[in-house]
Amino acid sequence: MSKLQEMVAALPAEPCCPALTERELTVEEAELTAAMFKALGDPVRLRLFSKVASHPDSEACVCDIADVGVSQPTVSHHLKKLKEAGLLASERRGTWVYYRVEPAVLAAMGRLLTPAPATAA
Amino acid sequence: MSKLQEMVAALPAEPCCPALTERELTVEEAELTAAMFKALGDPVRLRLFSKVASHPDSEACVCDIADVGVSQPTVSHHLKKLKEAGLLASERRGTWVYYRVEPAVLAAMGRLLTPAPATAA
DNA sequence: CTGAAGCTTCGACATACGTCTATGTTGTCA
DNA sequence: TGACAACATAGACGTATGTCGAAGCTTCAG
Repeated sequence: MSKLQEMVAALPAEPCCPALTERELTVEEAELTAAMFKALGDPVRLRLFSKVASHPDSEACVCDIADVGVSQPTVSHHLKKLKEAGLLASERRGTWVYYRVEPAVLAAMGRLLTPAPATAA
Repeated sequence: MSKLQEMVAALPAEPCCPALTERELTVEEAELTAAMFKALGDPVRLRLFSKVASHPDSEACVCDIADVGVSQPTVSHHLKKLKEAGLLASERRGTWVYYRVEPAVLAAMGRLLTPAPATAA
């Protein structure tokens, strides 16, 4: 189990962090959250994630998404990173391995990016 | 002007990309968007961004946010990265330099992370 | 049991990244 | 003008990252 996965496991069930605009993140919050953003911070990984996320039921076989211009081992490497960041989960079904997005994590990240409320005049 | 800034400038005024769950990103969209996520993918940068974003008017002097445990040049380096990614803008006012978050960009990133609608039963 | 398909792991390599110290630049104030 | 404060840039250095080819593991068809 990765260090990040341990951190994720140690979190309360509720979403990690306040909106970035609400208050400054603690060191620990920043560490955890940055790891998630980092996982989406590579073009190939982002495309893989988008391919999974936009599939029916937000789930796809590796064979369905592997066409992103890099070798198959590289695809596998990137999917592993996304999984370690808590963004994807995987499950083997017979010959194929399916990856699925974690909707709660996606929502939590979205919440982080909530813009600040307009300042009173 | 950085390559990324050129890409940002070349975009339509409207937010860049569809939700990651809506359809798979094109290569160009992924390139641009990944650069933004990447900018937030470092703990120190994320804390700096959060410090600016949570300040009144989403704006702060470097001197207000520089205490993140790294040297002053490193802070400057990270702020530059955030600026190149289009997440922050800067302005000199006398002795001090103020950084401010771009609310539209923040909102666009948040929209990217919109969870998929529930599948019909 | 054997072979093949689907995916992961391993080891190597070039490049990118985060950090530092030293030095520049810009603005303020006496 | 000179000294100082606030930031930025330059250069160096160790580590992390993205990529590949080769080899390993699982599962299924025959």
